[in-house]
Amino acid sequence: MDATDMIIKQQQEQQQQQQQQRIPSKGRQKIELKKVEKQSSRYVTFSKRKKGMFRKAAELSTLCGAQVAILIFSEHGRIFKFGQPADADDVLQTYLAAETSGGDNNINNPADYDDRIISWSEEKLQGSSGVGGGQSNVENNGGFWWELPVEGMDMEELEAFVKSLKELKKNVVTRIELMGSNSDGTECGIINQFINHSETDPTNLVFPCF
Amino acid sequence: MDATDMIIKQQQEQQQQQQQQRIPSKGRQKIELKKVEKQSSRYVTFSKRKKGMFRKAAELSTLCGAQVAILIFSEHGRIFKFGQPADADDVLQTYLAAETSGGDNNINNPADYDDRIISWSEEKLQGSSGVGGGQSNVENNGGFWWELPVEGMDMEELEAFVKSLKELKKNVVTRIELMGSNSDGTECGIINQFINHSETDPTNLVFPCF
DNA sequence: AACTATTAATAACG
DNA sequence: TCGTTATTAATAGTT
Repeated sequence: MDATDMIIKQQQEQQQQQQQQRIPSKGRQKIELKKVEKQSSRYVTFSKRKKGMFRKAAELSTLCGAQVAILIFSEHGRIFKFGQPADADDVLQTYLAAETSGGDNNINNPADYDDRIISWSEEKLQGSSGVGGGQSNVENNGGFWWELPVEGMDMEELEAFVKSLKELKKNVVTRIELMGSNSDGTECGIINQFINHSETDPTNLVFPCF
Repeated sequence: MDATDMIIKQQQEQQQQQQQQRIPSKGRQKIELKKVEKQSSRYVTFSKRKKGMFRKAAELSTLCGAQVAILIFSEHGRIFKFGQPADADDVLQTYLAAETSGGDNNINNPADYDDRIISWSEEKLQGSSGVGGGQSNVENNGGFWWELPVEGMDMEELEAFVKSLKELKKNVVTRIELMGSNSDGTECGIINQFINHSETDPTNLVFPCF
């Protein structure tokens, strides 16, 4: 058997596999996003996906250095929980402590937080998953961790915040200067504008280029 | 040209495509299950996977009639939560009620995880400039987000940072303006912790006014 | 924020 | 519940 024969044989084998014989499994099928009707199937799905979620949570924690806690109530009220790197209860405690320390957590002005609050609900996810295949779904998540929302700050907090920004600006400038003269100075110029403003009194802030 | 020639020709074309033509993307690559080194990549990964997890949670709830609550602390201590069908807090309350009534599990049992929690906190507090003033709920584990260092940033990251500061200033101004027209003193500081993480790619940042 | 090549997850079966 | 496989779904790297 020479090389050409080998090639022909491969082609034939591929065609055989594709066209006839074996259908050992229908493989994964697309499913509707609604409650699985068949009870036994629903249980299997629950078990598999719960396991998958916990794996995802562990990966998120490992890859990104985050703490994750998951609580799941099965349809019959059975509780499953997962936590990493700490136990779910510990993460929960941390959360409760943080929430309690802030005191009042009522949202009196939902309109202000619509696009930014991270308490996700069913509606939010549906919106971002995009029914209908449109690209009209605008990404409404904005900001890195350092983008502190200020909607909830009172004047006292704002003053402390602005003061801290001044220190932060020093660090930014120092860092940029240390990086050398490889840039054309455009970025630094803007940064300098930023630095030269925003003095003590927040009410007198001037943002020339913002 | 006979059949054999056709086959050989196809083989050659395939090889040419593989060798010469530029594939526009390397596509998904397998990654190690360890903390993503590059900060910017880590943020992107965090954002993408967090979104994915919330989607998975929503699907599990819908498909299996379960209640799910997820709490995520980012590496900088920001809290993200998800709940379905109820709000995460409601699910948590249900859980806490079950725990206290059942008495099986003790939520106050951090002994096994003390070390890990502490080291995690220490990591977060590294490089804190100690600038903060005030005791608001914006504080997380003894540190303020804006005190985080910029020493480790390259120009790309600094650009993203400055961009974020720009947005931040917008928020400050908006907030101050709102305070001038609203005398209601009921503030909601805890909301500060509930703002979404950015999904912006620093490499695509544009500075229109810089 | 899109895109796409890949990897990862999983629905259907046995 | 576990193993297998065909598919779908998620996403890492790039632009």
